[in-house]
Amino acid sequence: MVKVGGWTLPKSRRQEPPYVSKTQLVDVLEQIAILLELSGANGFRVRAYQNGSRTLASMEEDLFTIVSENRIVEVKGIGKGIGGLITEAVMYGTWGGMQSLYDKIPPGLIEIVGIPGLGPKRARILHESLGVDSVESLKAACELGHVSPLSGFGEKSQQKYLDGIDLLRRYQGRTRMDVGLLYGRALEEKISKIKGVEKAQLAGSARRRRETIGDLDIVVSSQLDQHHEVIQEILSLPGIAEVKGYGESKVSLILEQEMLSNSVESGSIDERLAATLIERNSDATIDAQVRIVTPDTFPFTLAYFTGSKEHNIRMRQEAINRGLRLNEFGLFPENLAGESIGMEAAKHTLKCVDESEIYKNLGMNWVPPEMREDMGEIEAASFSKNPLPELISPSDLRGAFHNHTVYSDGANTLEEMAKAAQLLGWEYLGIADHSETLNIGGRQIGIPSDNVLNQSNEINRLNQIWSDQNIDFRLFHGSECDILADGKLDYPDHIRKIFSHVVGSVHALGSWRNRDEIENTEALIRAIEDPTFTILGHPTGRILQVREGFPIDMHAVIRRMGELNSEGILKAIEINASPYRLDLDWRLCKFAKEQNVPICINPDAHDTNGLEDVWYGVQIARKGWLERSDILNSRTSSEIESLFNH
DNA sequence: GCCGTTTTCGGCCCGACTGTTTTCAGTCG
Repeated sequence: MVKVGGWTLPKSRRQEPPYVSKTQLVDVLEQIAILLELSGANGFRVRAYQNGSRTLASMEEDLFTIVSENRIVEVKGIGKGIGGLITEAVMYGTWGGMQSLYDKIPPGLIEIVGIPGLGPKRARILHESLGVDSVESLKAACELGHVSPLSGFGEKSQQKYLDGIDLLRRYQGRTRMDVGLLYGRALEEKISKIKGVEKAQLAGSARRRRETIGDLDIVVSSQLDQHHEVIQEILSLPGIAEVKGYGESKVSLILEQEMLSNSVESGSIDERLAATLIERNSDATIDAQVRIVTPDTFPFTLAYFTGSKEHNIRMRQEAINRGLRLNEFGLFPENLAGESIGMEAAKHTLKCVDESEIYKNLGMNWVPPEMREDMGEIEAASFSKNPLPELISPSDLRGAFHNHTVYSDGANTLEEMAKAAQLLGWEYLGIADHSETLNIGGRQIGIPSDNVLNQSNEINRLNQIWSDQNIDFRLFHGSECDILADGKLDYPDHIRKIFSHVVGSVHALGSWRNRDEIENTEALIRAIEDPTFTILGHPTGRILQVREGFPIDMHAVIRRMGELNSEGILKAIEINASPYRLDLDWRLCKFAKEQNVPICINPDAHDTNGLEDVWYGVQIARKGWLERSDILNSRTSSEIESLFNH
């Protein structure tokens, strides 16, 4: 992840190669792209670094191995230039001429580019002609009226930057999936009710279920003669903080909290979330782009604005390969498209009543939106290749294994949690309260060794009652057991053996974040190899938009887990479904599946409502190509029992 | 900077909107 502010090139503390990890290189390449852009470099060169970063991030093989064997330039998207940079960094820990690029660009310029309507080119002009090097100096320059006389700028730009600086303080950039979807659904619903609107559908990163959402995209279908009125109605909706602009086919808005009032189904998970947000009275905002098109054009526009950008580029390429041209208005035979553009050209499009017909015309099956990230879905969707996966759905889950009760830091009792799970239609619920070492602020949170048997007895008693009443439900008694800094598990062996399953999690992040990737990876693998270890909980410890996880080579961890599974020893990995975590990252799910590591979608619920968070985990699993058979908690109660006892 | 079954140069996805111009560049998605 790229942070705004003073960037520095990583300096290794290691005495031998690899001096730099893959994760570090992913960040550096992304930073170089931004710095190059600000220094006025060729846009395609910038793209090359962005692609390089992306390629590296999704590369599964061990980077050091590839570099040592001089195979890095064989990776598609990495050539002589970037390959050389990577090799030098990994083998020698040095960065060639890159330091001068880092020195050249003031950190404040990076922040300025976050202001709406101010891109790298204008930032560079402001820097060179006025010495602007921070948000503060830009503000001063605008207030003194120094910006508007510049060629290419004007009064309006100057005022827009001042407004933008104000907005920057309220707008945090991206929004968590749960909050973004809440706003998105509210806007979608309000627009749907406008007279003349045939359909309004959320597109963009929200429809693709990214863990965080940049801005909302909504595609609206309406007859051409209604467009003007529909746009006027949209502009007058409640909950709009600002209209950034609008034309004949598009409205650009900034939404605020009022958008959420009277728009969520009562008793739903959304209602509780909306209540929390309103209670906090957060003045955070979210951007929304609304496009209004005719019903014939709708599928093309929906597909286009669902993205991702990378997926779209591949789709266009597929179209070109077939002598076609694809854009948000249609799919055109090259000879018919001619010179006309936009709505005019739309007359010549091949008719497609929905997205699946667009894919069909390109020789592909319809790709679920979650998978549209150019992570292999184009190949999988092509008729000749392996079929697309049948993605997991929330109703496939029969329970979950990582949940808390009043025994540790949960708000509800065993019985209350069980009842809530039964209401969700689940067959079982795995309890995994914290282990004894965990304390927060000096207060012990975890269950002391001498209380573990009490919990065990209570669970046995409840299970007996349900069994006597012929109720098909049971609790599994697990533990969320701390993985200590040295890779040992909390509790003595004989205590850990009481549990049906052990969710091993790192909580004391301090020492893990101060160590390098290699030491952390070794420690984590040591923990996983413990015979009582069953499920790796929130694998990196990240909290979205708050803190990054500790450095770890997750590919190496998953590979080791795969080896153990092939020896018949169950080692599963969790998708922590809390919208604050969504960890395991979706980018690693497919790899885990390929290595035969079962995935467990766990809500990490601390109260009865928290169980519903599995919905977010399922979205991430779908994004990671997972099917029902890949998910541990889609198995039946008896299957689980025999897996745990094995 | 990367890429190549029209390979070592000349492409690289494409259109709307804005504010600045007087025909277009920059920004955004």
